[in-house]
Amino acid sequence: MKYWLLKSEPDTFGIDHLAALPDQQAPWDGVRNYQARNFLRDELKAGDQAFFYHSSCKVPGIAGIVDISANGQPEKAASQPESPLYDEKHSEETPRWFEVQVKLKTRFAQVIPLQALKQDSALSDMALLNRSRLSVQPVSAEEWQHILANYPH
DNA sequence: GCCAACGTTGGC
DNA sequence: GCCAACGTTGGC
Repeated sequence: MKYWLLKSEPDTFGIDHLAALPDQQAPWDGVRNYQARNFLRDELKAGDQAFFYHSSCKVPGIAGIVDISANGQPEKAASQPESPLYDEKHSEETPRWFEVQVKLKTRFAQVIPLQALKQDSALSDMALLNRSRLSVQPVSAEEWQHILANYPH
């Protein structure tokens, strides 16, 4: 089982939105970057876990943990003309975009701020701190455990 | 295949 | 709101 980090803008879809859903589960869709798409399509697997990261907001940082509850599938919204995610070059038969299902595991009482992670030499190789604009990215087991063990949440 | 123009991400 | 980083598009 692997660990990941998923970015979302809390004004659009934050951890509180996920928590408010009846089954606290949702498709992780709208990813329109090919490297991130490849992770969704090929690498994220049911049983994996991911940090839910809040970007483009007052305090960017890790807001909680989700379980990946289904492997990558063709993105449904991209097939629906009425959806803002609609892409005419995408179809279920020849998919361009993919989604996984995520289910809320833990909503942190306090966000672990990006600002703190940036100052941690143990995390200097983290993709979050070195790969700008990648909205789906791997987290090593060491990084995952280090963050949970060393930052109040 | 190169590269300039352009658009998006995301921290500050 | 600004701007750095960087991915995408399209002319040539």
